[in-house]
Amino acid sequence: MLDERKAAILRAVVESHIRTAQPVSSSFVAQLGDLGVSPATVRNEMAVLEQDGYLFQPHASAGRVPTDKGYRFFVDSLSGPAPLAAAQSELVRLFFARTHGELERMLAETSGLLSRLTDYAAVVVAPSAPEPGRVRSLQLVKLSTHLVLVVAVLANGALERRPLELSAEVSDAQVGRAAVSAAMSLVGATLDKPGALTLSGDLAVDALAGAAVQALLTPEQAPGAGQVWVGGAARMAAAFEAVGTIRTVLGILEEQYVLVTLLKDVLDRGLTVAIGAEHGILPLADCSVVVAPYEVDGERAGTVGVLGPTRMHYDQALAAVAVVSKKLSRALSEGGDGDDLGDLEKSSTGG
Amino acid sequence: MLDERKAAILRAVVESHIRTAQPVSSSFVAQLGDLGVSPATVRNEMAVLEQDGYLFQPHASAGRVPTDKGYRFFVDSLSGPAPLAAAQSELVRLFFARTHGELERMLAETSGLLSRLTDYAAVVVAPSAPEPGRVRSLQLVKLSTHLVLVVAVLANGALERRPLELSAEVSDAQVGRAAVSAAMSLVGATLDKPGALTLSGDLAVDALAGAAVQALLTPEQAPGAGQVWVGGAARMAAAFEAVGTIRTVLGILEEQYVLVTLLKDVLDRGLTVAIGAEHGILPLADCSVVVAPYEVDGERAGTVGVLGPTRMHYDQALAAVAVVSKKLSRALSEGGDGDDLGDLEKSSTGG
DNA sequence: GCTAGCACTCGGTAACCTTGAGTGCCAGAG
DNA sequence: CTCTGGCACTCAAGGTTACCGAGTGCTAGC
Repeated sequence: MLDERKAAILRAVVESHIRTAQPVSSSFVAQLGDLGVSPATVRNEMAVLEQDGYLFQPHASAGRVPTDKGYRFFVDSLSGPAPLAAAQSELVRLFFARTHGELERMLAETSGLLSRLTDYAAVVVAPSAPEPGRVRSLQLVKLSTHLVLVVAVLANGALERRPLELSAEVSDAQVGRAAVSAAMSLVGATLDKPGALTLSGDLAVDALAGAAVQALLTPEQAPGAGQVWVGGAARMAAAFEAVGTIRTVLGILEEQYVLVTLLKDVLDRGLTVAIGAEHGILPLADCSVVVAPYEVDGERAGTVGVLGPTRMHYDQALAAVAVVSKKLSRALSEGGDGDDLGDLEKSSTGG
Repeated sequence: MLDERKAAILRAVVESHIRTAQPVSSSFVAQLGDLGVSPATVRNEMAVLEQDGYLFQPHASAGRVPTDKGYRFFVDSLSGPAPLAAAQSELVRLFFARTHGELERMLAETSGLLSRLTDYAAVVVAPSAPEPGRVRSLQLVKLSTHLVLVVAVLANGALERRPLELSAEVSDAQVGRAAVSAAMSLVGATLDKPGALTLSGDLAVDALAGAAVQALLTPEQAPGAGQVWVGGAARMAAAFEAVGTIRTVLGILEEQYVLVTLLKDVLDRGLTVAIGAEHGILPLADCSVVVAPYEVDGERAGTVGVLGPTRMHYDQALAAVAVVSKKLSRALSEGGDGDDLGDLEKSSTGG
């Protein structure tokens, strides 16, 4: 579709524009020396590239700027994510060695890490369902006469908690027995497949135990809401010039629902990178998104992503997102956190 | 110090500048009609106010703009926070009726609420120490051979969790006995005054129990760090024009440590409002901060605050911060959440 | 002590010009 | 047929000038 010289010119334009944010002139490309042709020849090729929709000229006497289509070609032709710099690998390694358990804090801090790695804004979406890990321990705590708290510890150390409002008063002893009963039903089982409840005969106890089990089975979040952590909004602001753009992007970054949908959409369409208007969120037409799912015990659970300007460093962003999602998957899965980042570094030397 | 007419003029200038962000002219103030004097007179007064440091003239042919000192006078002379609009009171009421337990989420969402109330950025600082509420329940969960999780439920429904790395392997039975022992020491007591540990004779058990108690007594966060939630950074961006300002402020909003120190400093100096350079954080010289502490069981625990431009709506911000901190105090204290906002609305009709 | 009047200041805007980067195209060379 | 040097053309950016008008400070008079 694009002969080798056109492709090389397009790549040069994209790379230069990513670095400088300026339109790229024919003479600049020619002087790179990779082609050995004169600016005039580059100009002719550029004219064709513009007709084909890969480049675009802000005004008659300006250089060329890549279009979304141009970026798309560039990204598709990347040989793979760039390798992380040694210092960055170290950062990731340390981070996951230090951050233990406690799902929420881990995800929140992951967004910070990813943002620091890429220098763009990072988005982390929590697992949509309470991860159906095995239940290690279950407890009922009576807070007041009509309020009981269900606390479960899952195999990966995550906590699940549900408040239960009771219509009738229960005694401490009843709460205790219900706790035993609910624990027998759930401990060892996964949250999606509870064991049967052994009835005690005391209606209040059985009702409470049932309610506790039921509460744990119910996902905490409103469906589709999912929790989102955004890290490094300030870094995002540094990537844009226009105050209007900063405001809109900042606004979107606070709209959890939009963010979740955005990342989910991109993933569902099988993409890793959505460039400019590709993701369909108009106010974000100047932004690209790089996403990767992470898994918990082999099942796709949540998403990490990076949001930056269309002219982002795709190779680096791809690498960072890949590494973080992989490490996160391990940290959240039952095995705990493997600390072998080595294979990732090796497998990605292509870029 | 300021005769009544000067004060009125100063107030008029401040109020107008808060609304319009423009320098205020003498004729504008005169035409308000509150004074019944001509622009020339206002001009003379303004000249004095400028000499005294309350006003400042961006350039010779411009109107006057309040200085930090001018704002300070204005804030000090406020009769009190403005009453919340009915719709806003309703918002607050609903919010606290809906948001139950779960400290972290509650604080995070509170920052969103406060930001929506004020249209500025809101900051919520978590209780610096794990609030020394009474311990309702304590549990040890063995996650793997060398990892035990301590989970405590406090009287207000908050969860505390600490991972314990063990040097030696322990059996399930030992964990169980240690749990009982630690629970006896802590349940009923407050986290700052544990009961004595009853020794069992089994060294491993006693060590584990002791470690569990100790871990709970140790505040989770690095000292001074405290957790921070920032809500509505986008709203903050809307309040400023210059892209540079937006970037710096955004940057600061992500520096948890600076934020915590800032709010703490302001509170420690007995202030509710810090205007412009008063708080001493140079990059935030264009910003003011309105803060209020919230309490847990009568003890000052954390801080809520609003960060906006120097020309913020102080009366509204004061009102919002006051109401939110009061409601938050109640929601976090043992009694649970009172839903009587009425007294607050009444007591603040002065503004 | 207040006010009307007036000269003065100075930021903002528009009109205009110049500059130079970059293009498109053409004619000629390889 | 492809590439290149040359040249005319375009147009954003920056600088200059002029003008306008909002707003002030000052002074003289009520």
